[in-house]
Formats: sequence, C-alpha cells, structure tokens
Amino acid sequence: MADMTAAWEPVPRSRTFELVLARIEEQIVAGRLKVGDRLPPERELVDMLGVSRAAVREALRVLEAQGVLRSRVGTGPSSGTVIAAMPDAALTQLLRLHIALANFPMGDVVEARATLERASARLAAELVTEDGLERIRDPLLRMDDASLPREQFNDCDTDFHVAIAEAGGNRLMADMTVAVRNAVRHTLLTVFNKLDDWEEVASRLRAEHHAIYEAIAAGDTEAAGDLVEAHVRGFHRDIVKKVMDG
Amino acid sequence: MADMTAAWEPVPRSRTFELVLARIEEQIVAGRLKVGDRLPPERELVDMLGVSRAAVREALRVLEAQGVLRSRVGTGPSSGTVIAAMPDAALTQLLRLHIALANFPMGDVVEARATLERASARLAAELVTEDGLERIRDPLLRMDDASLPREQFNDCDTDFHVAIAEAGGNRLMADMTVAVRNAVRHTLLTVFNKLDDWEEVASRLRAEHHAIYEAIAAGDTEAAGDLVEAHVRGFHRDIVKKVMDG
DNA sequence: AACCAAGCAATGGTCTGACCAAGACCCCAA
DNA sequence: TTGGGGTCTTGGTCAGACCATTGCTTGGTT
Repeated sequence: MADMTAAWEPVPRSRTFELVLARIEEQIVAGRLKVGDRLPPERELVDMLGVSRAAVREALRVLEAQGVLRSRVGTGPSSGTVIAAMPDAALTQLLRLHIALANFPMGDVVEARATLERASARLAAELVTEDGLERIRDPLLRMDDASLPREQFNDCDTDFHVAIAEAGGNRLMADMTVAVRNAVRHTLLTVFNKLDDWEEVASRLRAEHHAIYEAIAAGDTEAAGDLVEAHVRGFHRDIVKKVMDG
Repeated sequence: MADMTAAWEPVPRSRTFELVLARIEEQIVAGRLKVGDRLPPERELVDMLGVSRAAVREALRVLEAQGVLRSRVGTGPSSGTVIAAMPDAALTQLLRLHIALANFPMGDVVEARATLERASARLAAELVTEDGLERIRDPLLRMDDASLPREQFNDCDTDFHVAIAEAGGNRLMADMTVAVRNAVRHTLLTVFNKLDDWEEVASRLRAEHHAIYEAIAAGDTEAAGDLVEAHVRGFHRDIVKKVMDG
C-alpha cells in the first residue's frame, strides 16, 4: 500500500490562463522565444490555443508583471506584444509590496542590502570602467550641493548605489540591489523628511559616499566592500532606527 | 526654458487594470490590507470602482503573480480572494524566466548564489537553533544514500541549501536564496544526468556538505561562509562548466 | 434527537461578441 | 513631391451570460 504519511495534497486544478501561460513559458525556456521576438496577436493566440481572449490576456498580464512582456497598441514594428526584459522593475514592485506586507521586516532588508551592496562594491572595485566611474561620480557630485532638496538627495543616493551595483557588470546582482534599494525608497524619504539635524546627516552621508567612491576608483576591493557595508548598516542603526522608534 | 537634454518620455497612459492595481496596492502600502484579509468579491469591486470585471481580474492576476493574493472559488471562510504572502514562489518564477531569456548569464547567477549563500551560512552559523539544525541534517543524511537517484539527490541538495538559508532567520535573504537555487534546479539536474563520473562527483558534494554542516553546527561563522562560497563556486567551475562546454 | 442528503447561494472561472483608441501604412489629390 | 485623410491591425475595455466549486441550510428520515 502506498505511503499514507505524506498528505494527499489535491492536484492544483489548472485554470485556463495557466495553460496559456505554460505554453508561452515553454517556448521561452526552450529558447524559441527570445528577447525582441513578437508574440502572435491576441486574437491569433485565441484561435491557436482554443481559449477565450480573456484567458489569453490574463496570461499575458502575468508575464507583463514579471517583466517579460511589453504590449503596445497599433500596427508597425514596435506594436503588438513582444518579449522584453525588465526584471528590475518587476523585482522592485514585488519586493515593495512584500515589504509593505511586513513579510520582510526592515532588519532583514538592511541585512540583505548590506550583503548585496558589499558584494556589488567589491565587484565594482575590481571591474569598473572609466564610463562606470563617471556614472557613479555624477550623483555623488550632485549630492554635494547643500541646497539640494531632500527628495532629490534621496534620488541621487539611490542613483549612486545603483551605479555601483551596475558597475560590477553583474546584471542579476545589480537588479536585486536596485530592487531592494528602490523598495525602501519611500521609507527612507520619510525618514529624511523627519530629521531635525538634516544637514549633519547629509554631511555624514556625503563623506561616506566619497570614501566609497575613492575606494572603488582606487580598485581597493576590501575597502570598498567594508565601507559600503558599514555605510548601509550604520545609516540604519544610527538614523533610521532612531527616527522610526523615537 | 526647461531642460531639453532630458528626453521627454511620454507619460505612460494608464490602462484601466493599472488603476485598479493602484487602488489595491495603495491599501496594502497604507497597511489597511494585511495578510489574511479578504478582498471584496470581484463583482463588488466592479461596482465600487466602476470598471469591468475583466479589468478587475487582470489586476488580481498581477497581484497573484507577485505572490500577494490567493483566490479560491466557492463560499465559506477560505474562499474568495485573500491577501497571502508567497514571495518565494513568485521570485523563483520570475528569475527562472529571466535566466531562460539569458538576461542573467549563468556566471552572474553563480556569483549571486555565492554571495547570498555565503551570507546565509554566516547567519545560520550564528543563529541556528536545534530545530534548524535538524532541518539541515535531514536532506544531508538522505544524500548519503549511494543508491539515491540523481533527481532526488538534486532535490535534497536544494533542500539542504534552502534549510541553511532559512536557519539564518532572514526571510528576505532566504527567499532570494531559494529563488536563485530553484531557478537553476532544472539546469543542474541536466548536468547531473550527463555526468559519467557521477559517483565521484556525488562523493565530493557529500563531503563538502558535511563540512559545511559541521561548521554551522559548531557556530564557526567564518568557516561556514568560506566553505559555502567555495562549494558553490567550485561546483560550477569544476563540474557545470565542464559538462556544458564539453 | 441525530444524521444525512438534496438544494441553494456565493464566488471565482470562462466565454462570446461587440466596440473603442492608438498607430502605421497606403493612396489620392493638390 | 507632398500633405492629409482613410483604413486596417492591434491592444484595451466592456456587458452579460453561463459554468463549477464549495460551504451552508434545510428538511426529511431513522
């Protein structure tokens, strides 16, 4: 007799749109659909798969939410439904909601940021090009303007960290870094706006950013990683927690 | 005159389902919708928002793809659409497709695994409980069975790494680790099945796994991290690459 | 009184068919 | 040659109907 200790979980009854989804994913995984390829028009998929247009559209919506598709109305080369690759936006959105749902406590997010950005900074210190350095320097210098409003400072801060992540040349790590950083963008802005000693905090961040930049530019792997990790952890420990608890 | 260097990107014309999506996300971010809460039935949302049911359903489908919702037919307490929290499945699915689309080259994935699992192992060595240790030990011991088919060995391998990630107590890092590991599950299985010297490889993996387990059990943070990183990088360098290139 | 089965109502799932709106292309007139 | 309007393709939206599942209610039977 069969093993009865394992629960007899009901087979998840496939909904129509999931079958459509499976067909499309199948072609992606098999490599028959590549980035830039166009899918058949919705109405053709309806005929080919023998399902309603609503089912097709729900499947497409899922893939769009995963950053795999892009749809445009009209005729011509750029119209229709095409395979695209926008994982970072999809990742960001996903993390944002789950952080809001408190599935991911802020402490976990900080730990993840410290881990990812430390690794990104180390890669950057090893592999960065002159072009990459310039992309890091731009937001860095813009933050030096003392009259910069806090919201724009926050955006530059994001750009700075994103530029470092991308300088390492690892798209997956960069996208995860971007997603995690973006997911807490609103939270950080709220914190910034509550600060009484804004100028003091901004000065500290500027100094830390400059030190990180110097380490990366100098190709000092260890220093770059340590400084970024300390930057992320220190900022949350000393500033974010104080504001959110106090 | 305004700055003309920045491209005048067209404002993305909001589609109806995106408006619905925005309304629901709004309530999640504001904390008015928590895990376990039920959304109004689709037909009520249609009345409240003044849109078609198709639009509502497309929005719900997106949230479901993000692991935020769970829908069930019928009446009663467990039916309807409820806020759930299944980020790891959603993350896995997302990464799987993007890896298939080659947005994320295998080298990047390995780098990310090394980074995430190193950090997870360090956390585990510091924080693991007796219960957590047992969850790590279970797949470890099952892999010691030399007659275990390769596919099940692969699953146990996954379970082993997942258990370590979860032992650290950081849900976000654990979910990212799980997602990345799951996303390459199929690839690894293919590699396993192509190996001529399977027993030799399995022995090596077993030995490395045992060493990792011992380090975590002993609370040796540095060793645990180093061993896991070496395990991940070494496996891909020595085995996966050889099979996929040869 | 206890119990079981038939029926009912609520809810998500699916389909049909229609129309709208954006965008590119074609063709004709100036 | 050029400008403009028509038209076709394509995604976006909607209304309304029916199906399938599920849990609860109800009423009869023992």
